[in-house]
Amino acid sequence: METVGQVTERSDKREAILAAALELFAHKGFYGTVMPEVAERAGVGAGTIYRYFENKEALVNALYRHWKSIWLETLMKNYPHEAPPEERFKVFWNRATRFVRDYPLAFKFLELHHHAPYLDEASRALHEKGCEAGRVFFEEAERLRITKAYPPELMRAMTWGMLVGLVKANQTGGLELTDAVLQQAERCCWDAIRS
Amino acid sequence: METVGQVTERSDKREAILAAALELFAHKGFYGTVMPEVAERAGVGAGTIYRYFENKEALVNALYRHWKSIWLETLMKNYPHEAPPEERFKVFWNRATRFVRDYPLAFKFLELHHHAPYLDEASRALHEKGCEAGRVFFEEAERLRITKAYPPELMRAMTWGMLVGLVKANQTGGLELTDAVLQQAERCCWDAIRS
Amino acid sequence: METVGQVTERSDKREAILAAALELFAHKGFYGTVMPEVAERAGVGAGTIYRYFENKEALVNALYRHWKSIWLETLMKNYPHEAPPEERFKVFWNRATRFVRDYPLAFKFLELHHHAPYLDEASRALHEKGCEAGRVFFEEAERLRITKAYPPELMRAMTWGMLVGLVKANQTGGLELTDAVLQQAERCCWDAIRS
Amino acid sequence: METVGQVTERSDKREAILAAALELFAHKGFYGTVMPEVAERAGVGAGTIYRYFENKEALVNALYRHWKSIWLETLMKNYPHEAPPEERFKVFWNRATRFVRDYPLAFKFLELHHHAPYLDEASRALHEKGCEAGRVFFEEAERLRITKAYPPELMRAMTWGMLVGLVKANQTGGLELTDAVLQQAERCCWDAIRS
DNA sequence: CATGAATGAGTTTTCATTCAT
DNA sequence: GATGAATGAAAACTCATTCAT
Repeated sequence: METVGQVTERSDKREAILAAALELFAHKGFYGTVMPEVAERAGVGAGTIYRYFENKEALVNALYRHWKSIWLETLMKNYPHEAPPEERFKVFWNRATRFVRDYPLAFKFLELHHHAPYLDEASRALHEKGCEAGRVFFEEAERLRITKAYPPELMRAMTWGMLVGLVKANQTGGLELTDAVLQQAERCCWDAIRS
Repeated sequence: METVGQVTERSDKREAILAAALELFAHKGFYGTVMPEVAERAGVGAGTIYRYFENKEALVNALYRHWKSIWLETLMKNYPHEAPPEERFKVFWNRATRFVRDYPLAFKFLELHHHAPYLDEASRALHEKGCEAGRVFFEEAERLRITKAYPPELMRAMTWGMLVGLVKANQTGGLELTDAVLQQAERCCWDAIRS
Repeated sequence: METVGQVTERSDKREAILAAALELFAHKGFYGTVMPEVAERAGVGAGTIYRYFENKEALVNALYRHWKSIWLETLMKNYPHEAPPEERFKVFWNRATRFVRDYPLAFKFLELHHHAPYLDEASRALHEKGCEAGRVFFEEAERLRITKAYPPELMRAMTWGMLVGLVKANQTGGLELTDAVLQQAERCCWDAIRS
Repeated sequence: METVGQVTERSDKREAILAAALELFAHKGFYGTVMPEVAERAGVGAGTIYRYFENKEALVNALYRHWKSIWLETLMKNYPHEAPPEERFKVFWNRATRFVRDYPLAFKFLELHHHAPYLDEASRALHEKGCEAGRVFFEEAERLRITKAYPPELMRAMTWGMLVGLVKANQTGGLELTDAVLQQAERCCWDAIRS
């Protein structure tokens, strides 16, 4: 029981640090965030962070991978590979907006750090994997004449851009992400890409 | 001619600092950029920056206002206020993409720094002015049943998001912004918003 | 004992910084003293000073208040308010010269920094409190015809001046502050002010 | 005439620099004063100072010697070496207070810098010369049983201290140096030293 | 294991001095 | 000679990281 307790506590601290880091990195960026503040917000000593993460870069990479994995899993779990593109887009949009609404900070954090110089290869690979999935989708949808016959990367970029635009408008306080708004946004997005 | 030479050289130095700062702030962000690097890239001494800008914050604000003004002017000069929304959208899109293609770094810089805590009131006001113009456009276009009857802020957010998505795809190397691509993007964007 | 040890050591560091700052500020003034030198003389890292004092100004103010408080306490503790002025002057003179002999550097530091632009309100108030006490003494002594019927501020200024003159002569090496000399000085001072 | 004009102008600039430096050094000290401010207040270019003074140290030394010479001349010109000490003291006191009243800033500057590390040998020698004259006076006055049989350096220190105390009280705004006050001060001072 | 005081390398910023005009 | 823009060495201060407790 002691061991369990310790393990739990150990995990708790790691989670607390990741949670604190998420908030600070999302709001102030990597260089704008100072480690003692992460520690304070996590309720641990400054030195404790270094028991769980080798240094600041390792922390941001762990955080990135943590949320990027959740993001990819959210989008991909039980993905209806065989369904028609239109339906698959709906699934994608619903899952993406659900994530965005549940974890707005995590989405902001990911979006802010995608091409940061302090991300390592593994983190970058994870990102590229997601992009690639998007392009594959648009290649197939185009072949089926469902979406416009434009470069897949263009389609992916614009779809992604709309999602990001939505989140930013939400975060600057100008747009509440109600179900109605999310459906309207989906309609816009689909209109943008459908043939 | 000597006088002209002096004046030019003086301007050149300020301009060189702004150009260097643009590149570094766009790539590494505000906190990730160190002043001696700005100086070195500008080809001036470290102290020289402080003859032209009171401190790092003043520099980033001057840079923001500089490019935001050019951006707003690019979009608004001789704007055909009386033309039908569809045509005005074309004008907006063409001007925006021209700016994006001519000054991709400036666009990235602006996009990266909206809402940053080190921007002062004047800089923020300039940004809000642009957003407001967007919303006004969509309000009117909606009244004329040209665009979807959705919240103007949603429409603005998604339009803006597509532009940003385009730029990011371009900068990560996956998408060249040829005339054809830009026209395709315009088509997507218009389809997204039209009723 | 361990706890005591820690507390002591913590206090020791702050104390060491104050001691180093006293010596340097007294000898070289505020602007002539550089923080790394304070750190080195205190035997701590440069950054450590900033754990105890917010900045250089906070350090000089803390130091000023520290010694000014000791000075005021030295003069005022168990002050014989009811004794005749002549005796009270003796008490004042003895206490002042004792302080001057025990802490010559502190006296020099205080004298050098009265009215400095970097002293804050609290520090200045402490100084004014001492001056006021001096004037009150001379007002009363004058009413009793013990001292000259001259402006109290003049009397205070000259008494204070003699003390300062004594310390300066001592510090430039020309005058040792033996008991005999201090008594002679007291005699001079009393002759100067008595009616 | 051109040459004369130039020479005059040259002198004017040097004077202007010395005047500006006096005010700034007296108020803010050596390290607290920055050269461009001296130049601005003198109404000359920053580089111009270096045509007249090799560097900041040379400037402060020139200024010190300038005023110390005037001070010594003021006290010593037509000095009544043969008059009785009491009268000589009167002369000294009157001349000193006249200087103090005419050039309070210069007196403050001299007093502030007497033992500064950036003063060179020549400047220090000038100071020592004045001190020596004071001691000689008290030695003789003591031999004649006019003043107290105390160490001359003590007498000098206290006399000097009273003068400085007077000036400081005046500069902090608490004491106006009217003729009456100066005479009262003289009386105090003489009472302090006379046997 | 956990801590947080301590560190010093690295940052922003200042300023005495130079030198092209 | 006079200037003041330019400089870079040195200042104040910050912060990622360590290590004694």
